Amino acid sequence: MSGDERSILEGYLKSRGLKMTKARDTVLAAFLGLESHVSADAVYEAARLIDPGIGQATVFRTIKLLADSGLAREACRDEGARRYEHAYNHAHHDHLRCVQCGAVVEFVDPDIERAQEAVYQRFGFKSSGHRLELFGLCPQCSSSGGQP
Amino acid sequence: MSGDERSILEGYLKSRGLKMTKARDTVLAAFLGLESHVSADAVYEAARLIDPGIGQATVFRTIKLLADSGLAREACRDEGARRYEHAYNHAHHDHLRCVQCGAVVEFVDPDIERAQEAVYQRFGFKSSGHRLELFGLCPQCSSSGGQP
DNA sequence: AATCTTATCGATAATCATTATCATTATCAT
DNA sequence: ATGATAATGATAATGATTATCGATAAGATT
Ligand SMILES: [Mn+2]
Ligand SMILES: [Mn+2]
Ligand SMILES: [Zn+2]
Ligand SMILES: [Zn+2]
Repeated sequence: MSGDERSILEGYLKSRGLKMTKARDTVLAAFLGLESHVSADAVYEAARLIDPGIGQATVFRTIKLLADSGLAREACRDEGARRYEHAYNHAHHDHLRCVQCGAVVEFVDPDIERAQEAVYQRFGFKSSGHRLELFGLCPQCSSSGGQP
Repeated sequence: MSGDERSILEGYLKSRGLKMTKARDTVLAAFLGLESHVSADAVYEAARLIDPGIGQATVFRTIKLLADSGLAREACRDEGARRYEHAYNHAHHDHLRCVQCGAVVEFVDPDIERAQEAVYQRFGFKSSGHRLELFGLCPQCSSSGGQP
């Protein structure tokens, strides 16, 4: 559970004739050291703590490699910057977000997944993934009225 | 079913001390004349056919008003520009998109909606909307192999 | 270990959709 | 009609991401 991700990245790179580099190692470590849903900029900041000379473009490029290799995935598609989350040993799930305080709950609902499959069949589509975000007010925010 | 949308916009504007203008009328007409999921740029092009002198910024601003007044809503949140769809007399629905040809099917699934409500209750959230997009291959694209 | 090919780096310019700015003009309650 | 104020259109600015490019490092081959 330590160097697994690193070997996955190495294997992915090798299979494409790409190279494992110091910078990519830095970005990987930075990403793995962060939790939940992180922006490229957050990864950039974490990477600079490891190697202050790393370039922002390299972070963007490497995050894309992480996503392609299956180590990262896009968590949501909202305003502003894209956010990524760990994909290795982190199974598919959907998100429930509080529109007031931004709290995010990750969940998997078998009924929803099953009903989605039924929709695919109804229209003869072959499934290749989905994105579901539920918006609402978390318990704290709904008890404390509307605006804080 | 003709001037309804116009009265809705007028009422919304009046309630906020805003003014009904020629430009806003133009953007509304342009938007209503388009179907399905349109970008601000598509509305801009349609609006220029009505009034060639209209400004792009005005189109962006007015589309936001249409959304706030309930006449338009964001249809999806993918790459590139935002896309809007009619919201008046166009009830909530989700989208099933072919990742190959871009075809979009609009659907409503009671089982999914019901299961979503259950998720809200499970976590004590108060619902305020959701966004669901299913991705896959449409019947045509999956029968004609992978890449066209 | 030296060499050689090629991918990668970091800095910086470029994109692209959307917003902000601002001087001029239009709207509308009076 | 008048005046207070919102709206317009041109244009600059923003912010996230991508493209460009000369210099450098990776790693296979000798
Ligand atoms: Mn998540
Ligand atoms: Mn739709
Ligand atoms: Zn909350
Ligand atoms: Zn298709």
